[in-house]
Formats: sequence, structure tokens, C-alpha cells
Amino acid sequence: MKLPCPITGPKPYHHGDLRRALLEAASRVLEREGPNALSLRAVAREAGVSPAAPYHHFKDKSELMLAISEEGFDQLYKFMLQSSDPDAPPMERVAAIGVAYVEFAKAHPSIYRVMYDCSRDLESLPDKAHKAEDGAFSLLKKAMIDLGVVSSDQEVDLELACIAAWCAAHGLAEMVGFRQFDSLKAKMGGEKAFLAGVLSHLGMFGQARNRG
Amino acid sequence: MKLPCPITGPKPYHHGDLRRALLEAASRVLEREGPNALSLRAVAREAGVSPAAPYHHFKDKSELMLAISEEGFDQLYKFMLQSSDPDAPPMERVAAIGVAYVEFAKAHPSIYRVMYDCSRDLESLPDKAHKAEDGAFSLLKKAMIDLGVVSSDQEVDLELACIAAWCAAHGLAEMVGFRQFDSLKAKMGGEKAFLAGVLSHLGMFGQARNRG
DNA sequence: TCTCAATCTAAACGTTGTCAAGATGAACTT
DNA sequence: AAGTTCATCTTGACAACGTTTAGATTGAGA
Repeated sequence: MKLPCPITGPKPYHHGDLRRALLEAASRVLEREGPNALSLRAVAREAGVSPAAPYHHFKDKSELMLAISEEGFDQLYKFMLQSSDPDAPPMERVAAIGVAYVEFAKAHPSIYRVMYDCSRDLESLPDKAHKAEDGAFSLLKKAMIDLGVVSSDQEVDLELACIAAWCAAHGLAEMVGFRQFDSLKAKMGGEKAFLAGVLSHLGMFGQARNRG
Repeated sequence: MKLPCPITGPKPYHHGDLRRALLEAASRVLEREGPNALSLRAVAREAGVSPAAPYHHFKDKSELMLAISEEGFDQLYKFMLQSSDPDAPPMERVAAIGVAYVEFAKAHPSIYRVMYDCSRDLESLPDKAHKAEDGAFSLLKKAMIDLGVVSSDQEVDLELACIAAWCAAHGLAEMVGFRQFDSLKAKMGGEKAFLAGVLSHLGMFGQARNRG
């Protein structure tokens, strides 16, 4: 009856892999209609199932959102990874990671929105983002270690430096979205120059100005 | 019938000043039940009026939210103002403003949430926050001018420095809410030390560590 | 082939944002 | 002083939402 999606591998049950399908549907809704249109029912509709179907794969809406958020942080990690040459000098690498973070947020504002809306509700970032070895925060930490900016209290100071960098990147990622700064961007000849300009004022990203 | 609130001054119409009452009701709902419970109907209920009553004072829900957001940015401005001694050295003043920003967000997380949820929807900060002479951004800018950190291109570089500071403060304000950093805070002997530690890594707030 | 349990649907409930129609009553006119 | 006006508020309704319950479907193992 229902042809198994030829790629999805072992089709577990009726649909094939509704969990996966729902996440992809959510991604489509997000790109097409924005974060405010991302309802459970809209996702189910997009996936072609009933409004109650998602409840067999997610406890409630917030759990669906968390899954989307985790996927987002994973995409962010991969983008940061491919944007930072591991053989480049540490400072350049840190700057590249920061720029990649902001560019990701600008390129996928809806996903970025969900990533943090979800985190704010749970009052914690997903493990995928912070704890995981193959996550965005760990990638930043490795680059920071190579940079060697830590002072007396090694462990604590390294963590603080990474948090500071994350704060700066997140803050900037949210600000670039605001129209208040459009005229300044224009005056500087583009958003890229604007980003570099702000980053150069932000401690650990001093070198960002020398990129591109 | 309805006794006019003796303080509110000239009672305009039936209720007295429903617009004001709604904003105060919203504030109460926000403190009591958090940002996710802040519905138009809940606010109307709290103010003791029908669900449709607010529509005579606000075009729709988003306009109510904007008004709440503007009030929040105004409170933030006032708190920053009273937290920064105008006679203190500029660097100390900038640091005090940054610390005040983060402390405000931590003390009123629900209001802070609404302030930015609203801004993200409109893709712009309220004029109260950025444009207004008696606003938070202007206060920061004045302190920055006194600091004299601007380089060659005066105007642009000053603006960039202020934006960078705002980004850093906002980023940190959102991060302190995450439980990921609780253990680090404990290890450092409290949140205040944590905040100072992160701020000291963030460019223009280098002096923050020397406070308190 | 029969059974079973995972999966999905159908239908319903309470809640939300919003609107149209009508009731109310303060202020202005005469 | 009485009547008119119009902003203000209420009533009642609508569609959409998140969620739950009960029942239908169907792949997989006996």
C-alpha cells in the first residue's frame, strides 16, 4: 500500500519513519512560513498525517521543538567545522568560528529562533550544543585552547573565555537581524564589514576585521 | 458606580484608564505565571474586563506586547541610570552599565523575554531602547564617548563599539539563565564572580572584574 | 494464520486571538 | 435639563491551536 521510502533504510512501521518525516516537514514549514507558523498541527499537515500522529513520536510540542533545536545546533556545528581550517593559526580559527556562527544565524533565522526559544523554555542549551564532544561549544573550546589565552586558573578561565565568545556571537547574531543597523551597514559598504567591525570590538575576536 | 482611582488623575471613560490597567495587569501575570502564560485573555481576565476590551486600546496582541516591551526598556534605562554614577571614571561607568543590564535581565527574566520576543517579531528594537535620547542605548553611547575608545572613523567606530557592548551584554544576559553554567558559578563562589569573569573577557568591559 | 502491539485516525475538549453586533454611559449640544 | 453622540465595554461567535481518548489499521512474530 504505502511504498517504503527507498532511501530511508529499514521502514519501521506504517509510515516509514514518521519521526524523521516530521522533522523534515517542520524544517519546510519553518523556511516557508517562519517560526510563528510552526504549530504541531501545521507540521502534521505538512507531513500528511493527522494532528494526533506526532504524539506517538514526541511527548508534546516542546519535545518536537527540542528535536528541531538539536538538529539546528548540529547543523551549526557542521557549518562551523567546515568554515574553520584546522591548520590555520588559532586566532584566525577562532575568528572564523565566530563569523560562521553569526552567518549561520543570518542564513537560517527561523531555525536559529527555534534553537533559542526552546533553550529559554528549558533554561538550558541542548547537550548537542554544549556538552557533546562533537558539538559547537567543544569546537570553540578546542580552538580556544590552541589560542592559549587562559591565565592563572586554567580550567575556569578557559571556560569563561569560551562563554564570553559564545555570548558575543549570540548577541551579535540577534542584533544583525534588527533594522536599526541597516543604515550603518550601508554606510560601511555591506553587512560583512559591519559584522567584522563589531567583532573587532569584542575581545577574543579582534582579528575578525582581517578576514575577507 | 465605578469609583475613579483617586490617583490616576482625570478618569477618561468607563473604566478609568484601561490601557494603563492592562499594562499593569500584564506585568502581574508576567511575574506570577511567566511569559508563556501571557495571553491577551489572561491579561483581560487579570484586569477584570472582557476578552475583547483590550482591542479598544491595542490593535492586536502584538501591539500590547510592544507596549510591555517599551515599558521594559524604559525600566531598564532607569535602572542603568541609577546604577552608574555620572561622576565616576568613564571605564567604571561603562562597566557599571553593562553589569546593570545583565542584572536587570536576571532580576526580571519574564519582562526581558517579552522585550526581545517582541523585537525579534518586528525585526527591530523599540525606539524607546535605541533611538530615544532618554533610552538605554543613548546612555551607553554617552559613557562610551567619555571613554574615548573611538579610532579613525569617529562616528562609525563609536556606533560599532556601542553595538558590540550591547551584543555582549545581551548575549551574557541570555546565557546566565542557562543551567549549564551553574556548576561553574558555584565553583567561582557565586553568580556575581561568574558575571565579572565573563565580562572581563569581553572587550569593552575589561574593568568589570574590579567591581564589588 | 492468528495474535499483538505499535502506529495512525476520528472526534472531542478547553484555550487562544479576533471580530461583528449590541449595550452602556460620559460629555457635548441646545 | 433633556437628548444625542460616540468612545468604551460586553456578548457571542469563529477558526486554529495543543492535547486526550477511543477506536481502526497493519507489520511482525507465534
